[in-house]
Amino acid sequence: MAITKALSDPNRVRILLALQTGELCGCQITELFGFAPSTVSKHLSILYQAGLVLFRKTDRWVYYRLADQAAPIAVREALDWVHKSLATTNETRADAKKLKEILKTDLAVICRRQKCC
Amino acid sequence: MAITKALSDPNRVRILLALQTGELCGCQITELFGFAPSTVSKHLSILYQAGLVLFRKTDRWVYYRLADQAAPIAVREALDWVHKSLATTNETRADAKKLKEILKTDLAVICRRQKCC
DNA sequence: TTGTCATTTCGCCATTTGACGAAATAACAA
DNA sequence: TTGTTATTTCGTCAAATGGCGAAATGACAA
Repeated sequence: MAITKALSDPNRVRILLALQTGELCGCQITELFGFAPSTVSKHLSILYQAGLVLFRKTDRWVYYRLADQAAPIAVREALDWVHKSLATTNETRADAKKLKEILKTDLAVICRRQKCC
Repeated sequence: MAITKALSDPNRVRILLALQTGELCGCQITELFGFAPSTVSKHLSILYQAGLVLFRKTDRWVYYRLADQAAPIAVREALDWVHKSLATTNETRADAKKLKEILKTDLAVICRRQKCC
């Protein structure tokens, strides 16, 4: 099962929860979790192959978002489950808080920041 | 997440689907999937720790069943998701057919059969 | 107590997974 | 074209996972 495999990693679930705020570009997700870009890319690829997220490419950025009503029912209900069961945990709240700060900052600045470590 | 970890293995999901028929003892599950008893025991332990299954001990046997309405909502909805999304796959149907045969046979015979391989 | 038997625990091994960095890719800017 | 930059792909590695068999456990039978 692609869906259950995708959900089995806590960091991928964190990504789904972060995307409940709205679509995010790759570098914002990378900034949020502090992983290497290649790691985040791999996670997003797994989520995409499970049908849980969609993306659009604009300029240099790739924006990811949760799958919508056009997705299969198994996908929609899995996302509902994640939302209902996990949206109120402490970790989710901490991620949401950090994400809020990130969204205040200009996208280009975020991306550039990742080189300097 | 104990629940998503538990659901991430296809064979554990198969066990949950088999338990939709009703409670089953360990040796029936072992017979159904053809794994070593120790393997099945491990899977059931993981499902139990995630809260997805319950058990009762009677005589020499341990009977497992799906968690009921008293379980947390995250558990109940995860089980609903498994049921709605996966109950109609070919593999699930094949397992159900084999399980029907196993249920026709006396429990003691099933258990003894597992020694002779 | 002693034996039987379903189940569980433990140790081992092969495979999978998730992390990283380096290199490749793709799209815009000059 | 050439350079810049966000993302992806690939190779590597440590840790986790899922399988098995052997031994331990626990409950009933004799």
